[in-house]
Amino acid sequence: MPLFSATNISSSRHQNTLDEWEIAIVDLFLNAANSFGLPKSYGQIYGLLFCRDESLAMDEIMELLKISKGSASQGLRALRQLGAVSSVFAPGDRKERFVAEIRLRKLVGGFLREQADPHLEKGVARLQQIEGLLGKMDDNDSHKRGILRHEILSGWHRQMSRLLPWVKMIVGKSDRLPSKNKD
Amino acid sequence: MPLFSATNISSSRHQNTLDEWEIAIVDLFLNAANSFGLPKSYGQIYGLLFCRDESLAMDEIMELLKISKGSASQGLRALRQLGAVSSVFAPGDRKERFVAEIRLRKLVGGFLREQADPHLEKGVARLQQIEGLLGKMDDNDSHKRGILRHEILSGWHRQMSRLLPWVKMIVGKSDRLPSKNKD
DNA sequence: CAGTTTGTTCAAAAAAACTTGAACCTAGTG
DNA sequence: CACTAGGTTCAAGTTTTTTTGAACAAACTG
Repeated sequence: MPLFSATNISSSRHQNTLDEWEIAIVDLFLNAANSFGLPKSYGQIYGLLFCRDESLAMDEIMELLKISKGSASQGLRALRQLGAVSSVFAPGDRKERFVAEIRLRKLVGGFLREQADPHLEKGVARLQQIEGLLGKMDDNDSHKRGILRHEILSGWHRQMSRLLPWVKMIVGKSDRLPSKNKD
Repeated sequence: MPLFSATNISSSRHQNTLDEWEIAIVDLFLNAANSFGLPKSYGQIYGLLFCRDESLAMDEIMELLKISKGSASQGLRALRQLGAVSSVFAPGDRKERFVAEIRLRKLVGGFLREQADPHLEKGVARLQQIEGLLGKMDDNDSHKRGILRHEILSGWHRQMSRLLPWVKMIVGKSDRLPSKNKD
């Protein structure tokens, strides 16, 4: 066995390269972000922070993931907005440092709050707009059809509004197997 | 009031233009498709069919929405795959005709089946891959971290697998206010 | 069969989404 | 107050996704 194996030799305090398993996890989150309709870079950033115990600063993230300043800045902002990362200020350091939120409940909650809730609100407006358009028609065949469709959509909207709280509930149950991390 | 108002005058059996409210609904579904990560044209097609009582053939859809043959063909295939539209064969007509599925339960079910389930399956593979990478490391600090992360992800995976059946259940309850349409 | 009608495929064009990096803030520092 | 480090913005470039339409297949029709 070689004296220095493939494993990282961290002479400095922080790893300056990703382990194989970390690359795999970053990639996993890259794909996940993608299928949630978020930019890939958001997934990479979250994935990296998810892997690490220690907080990372923006320049470290840029370096480790080989992404630009712009992507890092925007990605971190969006992730914080989603509640998926939070910043931590090391005392006596000007840099902002970041850590990943790993409680699934919080992640799902944030995602729903930022993505689903706004859509439901826009939905109300849409339905009102349609109601308005129907209101100014005379009562012909198309009008009847429109009224029915409006009712169906209203029903869907109500169903979806009911669903979300349940999702937040159900995901909350028995979060995190590992005992580490306080609430 | 003019003899022929803004309302459609359908001399032929089928409308050859969309009513205002129909345009609004098509646009609503266009946006919805978008935020579910589906092409806009899929949303338009579904939206149009959703508005109509009568089934439509592909060429009618192309004409009404001003989309190409390719988009219509691919969109209809995908929507059928999702269970969002089904085809209907008018006897003595060579054309395939389409209608929208309007039961929310079915729509959600199809979406989850085609989008969520595959991701969960890929997730299993991912987790195994990570397990493999960790297996061939020696037991250093990074390895411990990796093991912990793998456990967290496994927990998330389990939670998500549990959630889906509930979603299908909950959305099923009290579908469709309007009394029309049989099950 | 030759001629239609209906529908699929796929390479190329168009549109949309994401990333980059240089210019630009802003607050701390000497 | 000039200088620097940390961070944001956004126009331009790149990549990815979607749409188009012409060529192709398949299934009827006379």
